[in-house]
Amino acid sequence: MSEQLGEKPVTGTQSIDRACDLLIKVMNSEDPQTLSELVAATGLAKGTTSRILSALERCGLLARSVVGGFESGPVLNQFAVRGGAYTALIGSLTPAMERIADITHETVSLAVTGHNGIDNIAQVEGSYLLGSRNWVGESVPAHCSAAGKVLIAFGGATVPSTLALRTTETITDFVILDQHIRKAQEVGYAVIRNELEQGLIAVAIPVLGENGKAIAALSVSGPAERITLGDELHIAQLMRRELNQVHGLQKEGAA
Amino acid sequence: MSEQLGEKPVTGTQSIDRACDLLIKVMNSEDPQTLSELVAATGLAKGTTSRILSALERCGLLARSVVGGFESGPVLNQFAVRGGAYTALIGSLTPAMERIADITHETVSLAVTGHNGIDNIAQVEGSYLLGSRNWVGESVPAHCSAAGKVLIAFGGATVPSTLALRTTETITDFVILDQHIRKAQEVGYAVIRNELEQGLIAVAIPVLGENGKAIAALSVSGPAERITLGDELHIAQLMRRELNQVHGLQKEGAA
DNA sequence: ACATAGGTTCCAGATCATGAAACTTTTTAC
DNA sequence: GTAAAAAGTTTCATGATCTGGAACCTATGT
Repeated sequence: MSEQLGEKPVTGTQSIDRACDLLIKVMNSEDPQTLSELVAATGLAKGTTSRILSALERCGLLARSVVGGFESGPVLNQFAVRGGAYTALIGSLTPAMERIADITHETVSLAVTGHNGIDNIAQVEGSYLLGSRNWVGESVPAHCSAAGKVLIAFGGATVPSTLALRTTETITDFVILDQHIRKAQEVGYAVIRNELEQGLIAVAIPVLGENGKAIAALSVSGPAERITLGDELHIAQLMRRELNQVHGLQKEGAA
Repeated sequence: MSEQLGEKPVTGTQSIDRACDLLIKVMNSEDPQTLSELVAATGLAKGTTSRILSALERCGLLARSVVGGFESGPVLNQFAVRGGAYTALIGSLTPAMERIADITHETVSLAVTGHNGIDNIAQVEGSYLLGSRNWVGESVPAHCSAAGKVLIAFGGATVPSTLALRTTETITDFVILDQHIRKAQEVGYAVIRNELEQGLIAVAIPVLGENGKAIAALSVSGPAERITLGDELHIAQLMRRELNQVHGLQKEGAA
């Protein structure tokens, strides 16, 4: 919860940490990453980087692109077509998300706690032309997203160690953030107004697992012109109502 | 092409190799894998295994399941929802696969060369009740699949070092396999009859990339009762015709 | 309360990864 | 077409890093 200064001197895995770092850098890059680029990005020695990347390639996690550079390998790509661990959750919530989008005409998103922020894992578009673009696969900071706030409030995420500024209205004070979290615990939903991006409003409710903690967050987002202060509660109630119709969440959600 | 005995004493990456091995074992398991199971499976020391798994968890590649044991972590799951490198290829070929399934009523599959065999990455079901089950995400040996033969024939895969037996009709002789490969190169398609599973027939054609080599294989499969010797050519021609209608394969396929 | 299994931490020791430089291959420039 | 530069791989002596056994936790069940 507060390891901002408690640097733990983890030891015994230097090479593995380096390999993971390289692997993740390649996985999260749109284009193939060349050895030189990765050397520059990590600061490792050229020989070391080459050796590690070759090992990752040898076991199929990475592959060399035909245009040069490293990209995700067959093992990762095959894992992706299988769908990963979120498929069950996404599948069970998609119908509810579609109904919510039908009623509100706004974009409905599903997010979980990721390794470095809140990960958007599914999205259903509303009918309005002006709406959120598709951000499935992207991450946002927990403190300036409705999903993040609600995940923190219901035990599904922890407060970030630093509250990065995104707009003039982003919460950068831990005390104020805590007030928002408590409010969310009280009313059962969280809101952001201009805190992630100017003009963007979002309302989120938690998706609770069998242990009572949030395993995901369901949210509706749209422009400030359409989602007024008075709409927040109604949207939250609508989401809660639709979510309650979803059966077997415990089992599938726990995965 | 023939490294069946040319064991290269790769060195300098022992811990990374072990970490990859553990990571892939967990990724390819349906259920969470406990430390003990992984210790038994790899033969590593308990402490070593624990340390490596903790490192993989720390960087988000693995996570601890709520029911105990390790499962794929947020970084991998987020990668999966983004779709991986095969999405462009699958997207561009799905319409053609659907037309082929409509016409033949048989199951149509798309496969690529994986790290350990031929990986099935997409499938469109035919209308027959008796047909191939969904094997997206699974791998088959190259020498006893139509997709594998055609990938070998067109430079997209290499001959396996050992020809594992699957049925009484599986090709286990490199010379005979070579004849099949040459035949495929000549006629432009490959066939299996009972070589992967008794009663299963499949016909495959290569999907060629911009360098002229196969980047994937398209196949139609069904029971021997329905797909006779005389059908093979027609199915191959149908697939080729539909595939030719797909534009921009070079660009998307090269990814 | 005890016992057992499953998991983590510790530590001395030597194996293993390291990085600088040499070497090879590919690309660019002229 | 040749030269030069850039990119990538391999080598090798060195010591920092990983190892594995044992001790130490901590749940779970009896």
